[in-house]
Amino acid sequence: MRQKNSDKPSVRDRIVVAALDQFHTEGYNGRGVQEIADAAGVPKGTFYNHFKSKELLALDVLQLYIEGNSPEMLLDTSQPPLERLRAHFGFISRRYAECGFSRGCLLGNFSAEMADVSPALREALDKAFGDWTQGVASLLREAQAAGQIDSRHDPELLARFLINSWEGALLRMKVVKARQPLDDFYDVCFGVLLK
Amino acid sequence: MRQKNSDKPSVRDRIVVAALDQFHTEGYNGRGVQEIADAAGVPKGTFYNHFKSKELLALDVLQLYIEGNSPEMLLDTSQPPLERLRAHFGFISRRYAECGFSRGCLLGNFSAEMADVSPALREALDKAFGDWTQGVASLLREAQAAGQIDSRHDPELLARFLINSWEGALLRMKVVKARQPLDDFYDVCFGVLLK
Amino acid sequence: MRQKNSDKPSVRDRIVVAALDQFHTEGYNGRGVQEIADAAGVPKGTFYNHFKSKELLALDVLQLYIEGNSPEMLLDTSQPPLERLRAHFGFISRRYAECGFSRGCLLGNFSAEMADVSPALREALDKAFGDWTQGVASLLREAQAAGQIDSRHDPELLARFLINSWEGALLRMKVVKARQPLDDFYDVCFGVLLK
Amino acid sequence: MRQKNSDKPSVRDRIVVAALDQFHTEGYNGRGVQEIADAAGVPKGTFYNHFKSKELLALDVLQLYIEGNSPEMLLDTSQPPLERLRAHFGFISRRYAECGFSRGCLLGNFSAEMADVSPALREALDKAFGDWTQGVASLLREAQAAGQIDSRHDPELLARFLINSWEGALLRMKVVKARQPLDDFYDVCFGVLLK
DNA sequence: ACCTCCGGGACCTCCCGTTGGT
DNA sequence: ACCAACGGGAGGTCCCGGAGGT
Repeated sequence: MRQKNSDKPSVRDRIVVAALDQFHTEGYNGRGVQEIADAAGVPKGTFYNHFKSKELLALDVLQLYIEGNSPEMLLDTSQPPLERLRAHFGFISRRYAECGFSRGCLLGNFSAEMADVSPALREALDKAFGDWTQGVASLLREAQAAGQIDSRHDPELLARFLINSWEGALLRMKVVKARQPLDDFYDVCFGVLLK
Repeated sequence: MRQKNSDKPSVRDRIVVAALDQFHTEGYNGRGVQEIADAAGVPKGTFYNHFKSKELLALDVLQLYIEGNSPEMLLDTSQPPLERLRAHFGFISRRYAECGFSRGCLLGNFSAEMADVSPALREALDKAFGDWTQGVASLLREAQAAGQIDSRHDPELLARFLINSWEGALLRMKVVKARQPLDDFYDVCFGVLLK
Repeated sequence: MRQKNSDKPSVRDRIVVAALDQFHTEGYNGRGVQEIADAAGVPKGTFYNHFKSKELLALDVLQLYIEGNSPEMLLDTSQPPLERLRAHFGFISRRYAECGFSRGCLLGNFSAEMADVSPALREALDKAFGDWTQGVASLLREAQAAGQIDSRHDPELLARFLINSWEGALLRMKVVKARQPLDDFYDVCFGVLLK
Repeated sequence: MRQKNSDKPSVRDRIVVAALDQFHTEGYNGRGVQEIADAAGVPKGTFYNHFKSKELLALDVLQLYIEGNSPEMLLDTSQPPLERLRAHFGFISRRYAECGFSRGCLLGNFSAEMADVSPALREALDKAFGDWTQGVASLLREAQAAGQIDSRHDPELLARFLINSWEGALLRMKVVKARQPLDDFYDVCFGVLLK
């Protein structure tokens, strides 16, 4: 029922896609329901047939964003762990590069803008960060087991640190004049942090 | 000249102080001029006698926030560098602890919420991050000269990484249920990153 | 499609009608959106569902005003030209008489109040004056061809002069204590100007 | 007491001069007391030491404007009447030409914008128009006595028509794209209207 | 399911005029 | 006389969500 034949993009999906773009570019408060509906090519009235509120839409947008980052890539054991890690951050890094790193990470943006305003979103963000951290942590555990990185440190703590740094780096990108790729991030991460 | 005897808090200052609190708690868009004026105990009409716009107020708020973090502490050479670093982050960390780490860093929050909406604020944030980074970098340089930390890495790159991580950590705090002090931040920073 | 059965006055039309009245009486700046909405019997929020801005409303108001003056009457060749001219100015004159000539001509009022503030309106006014002038000029050409008036003068120049005088007369009416019908206008126009 | 030694431009005068410029350019509602005070280089508080209200200022501005048009020129009997008339309109025409005819006549502008909002101003405008008309009318009477123009028409009526046309012409100037000097005005006035 | 229209409330901005201290 | 600060009120704009008809 959600998608008749999986061929028509389903009004609802079109809205979520449009909203992801809008929210990512200008923030949750930066765009109104009307503009999102316009961008999706549907009248605003229709919007509320599909979403009880703008806030609930944001939850769906968040999921779509996460899927777009292919988090499953972290768990694909067909590659050695550290290469997977590099591939993962390389993949999402390339997505940010497309827009000149001007949009930050939606997780970070929503955290800053909405966490203390929407409990529902806060919780979703917590879970998203948690899942991501777990993914990286289990990967690091693998790498430790394989002796590729120092085993003294708690992999979960390392993972958290890694992700926090990543979020901080993207946040800073939004502000910096001369944006540059995130190569130094890898340098520090892999050269220093992961032994 | 601004403050007759430094005793009267000068309406203008009261507004900035109130706004810092409001913006830090609920974000720039989370609070209206009316609420800020109420919190400062002045009528809204008065607000615009002191600030041409809400955006311009945000610039002043940003400065006040930065001053509150005593950035000069980083350059106080009466202490050995690494202790100063610890003291610095300890100091601001304690400030966040007061509110249960629920408010994040205003620099990060503003970056996420306003960078692509207010060029003026974006620039001010860029400068703020830049100054902070320079402060930390010069401190790290000292430490390298003193042989306290590994000399292989560019101190500025390290400083940037440190600050990004810090910002990321604070951002995440806004989202996490069970908040805990930032001890692990030091553990990683001092245990791993800085040799 | 705009009006289902031409029976329902369509909120939008009601707003324009109300605004015409308000603008004509007190000027564009003399009445706020709130007052216009009240006069139309709609909540202010509704206003902005129909008009993107007050300025855009003014454009519609201008059109409605022009239509109300039946400019097509000038081109109705079933009457001899000079009688048509008299009929035209007589018709609009009677409209002004209804309010004691206290409101001036909306074209003139808007020109004075808005021309250097709203380019869009300025252009619409230019076109309106141009159309009107063309109408009168072609009528005068007819009259010249029929030998009813002196052929030495450029009909377009005469038309412009006529209309300018008319506007000036109406403007002055707004100021004069003892208002009198515009008979002297005809006297001069027909007695002196048009041979 | 008003002017110490007639050398210092007296704050009050500076305000009126500044306000004339502002009102003429953007209309009465187009500029606030604050802006006028700024333009005059005085703090706003001072403004209200000299004028009880913005409306009262407008009255002074109106007088200054009228004086600037040297209306006494009309009565200077050292020149023959029709040349005086031409000189008079030529003089004020040149003043408008300085700003590309973009500002209209302040009398007309105020009439349109303020007549039905400020009784005081309406009355002042009425008197101003009346004086001006009388000036022109007595000049025309002279010309009639000298046999220079047709004696059949009431000179006051002619004067009124002349001035109305002039006001209308200036009003239209504010709206027209391609502004041209007012030569056609003289052509019609002197060639047609005044025999 | 769609969609036009509605509605109330809030937001930022501004403005005119006053007051109290110098 | 000057002037900084005040203050209430309104201005235009916008936004989220719902109601009613198709």
